[in-house]
Amino acid sequence: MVEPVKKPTRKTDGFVANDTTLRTFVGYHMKRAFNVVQADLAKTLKPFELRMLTYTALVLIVDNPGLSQSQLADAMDVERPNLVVIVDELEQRELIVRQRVPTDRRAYALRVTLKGQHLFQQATDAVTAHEKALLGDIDTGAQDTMIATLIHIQSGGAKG
Amino acid sequence: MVEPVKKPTRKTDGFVANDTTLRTFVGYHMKRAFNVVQADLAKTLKPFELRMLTYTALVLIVDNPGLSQSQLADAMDVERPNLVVIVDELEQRELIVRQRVPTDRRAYALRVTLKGQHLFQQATDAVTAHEKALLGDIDTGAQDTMIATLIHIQSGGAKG
DNA sequence: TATTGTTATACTCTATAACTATA
DNA sequence: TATAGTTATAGAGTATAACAATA
Repeated sequence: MVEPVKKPTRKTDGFVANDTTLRTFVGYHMKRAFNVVQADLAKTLKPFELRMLTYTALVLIVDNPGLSQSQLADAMDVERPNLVVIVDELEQRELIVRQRVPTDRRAYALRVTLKGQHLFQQATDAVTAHEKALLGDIDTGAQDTMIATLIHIQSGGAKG
Repeated sequence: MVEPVKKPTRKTDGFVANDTTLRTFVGYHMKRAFNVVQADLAKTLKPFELRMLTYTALVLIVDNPGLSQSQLADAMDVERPNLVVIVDELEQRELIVRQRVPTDRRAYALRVTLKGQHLFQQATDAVTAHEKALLGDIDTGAQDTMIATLIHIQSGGAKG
């Protein structure tokens, strides 16, 4: 059975903030919801010794074999210098390999190993189950609308 | 006129990641969307010398005059030690005051000053306008559904 | 010249333990 | 004994500049 993350025990009384202004403050709700999802995700990935960043990188390499570190950084919205340590970690654990590209010897082509493929499958099964449990009692249509809207925001923020 | 954040210039080719696995990975979409909103927010708040954390604290103190630091930390989902520096900053800028509570001399009651009230109003006008611009071309019903779902996730993650 | 990957570095946000003063 | 606020500290995540190798 999958069990959702439980909120840490707060010793404060049952204070509920007045949300007059917060009501329309989208960033606030996004941050709080992301905190919950991120905490659940961290707990789910811990047995596999993966963090959100390393898991996301692994997913992208599995689904896009041969992509470069620049492309991966772009897809992950992470600066290239910060991606180096992530790729280092996955490589040291022999989950992926860096292959020199013959046609452009500056770049690396990233690919999963068999070991990486197996870990990816196990971790993805766990993540899928946990997210399902986390969103379980939310209307499917609302879930789809939320995801579509989140994706829309990403492109919307770009076209400035 | 309000102008949305523009994506930093990426020199990578038009690589678009295959989203086979990512499609159902809610945390991924939440993080990317939050990145966009957070970047827009940071830019919006910069003229007021506020960050998301200090702005959120200011909002909560305005809407909940007299609340304690513990209650504020709870409402903001921030550990109490981390809140101290946030309250320090607002107090040093004379946007809020710490008032000793006569009935419980351990606690502080937090209240905005007139200066804080003015800055809150200006910042909130700017944030509201920017978020409106950011979500402008998204269907109003979808926006409401997303926010409701984000709020639902917060309580859903707690009931474990 | 420009780009890939890299190093170094700094800054923000977050998390925990332990202290003080009050209750 | 427990709580409010605090200090110190360590860990993530993020952002920028500058470098070597290659294009």
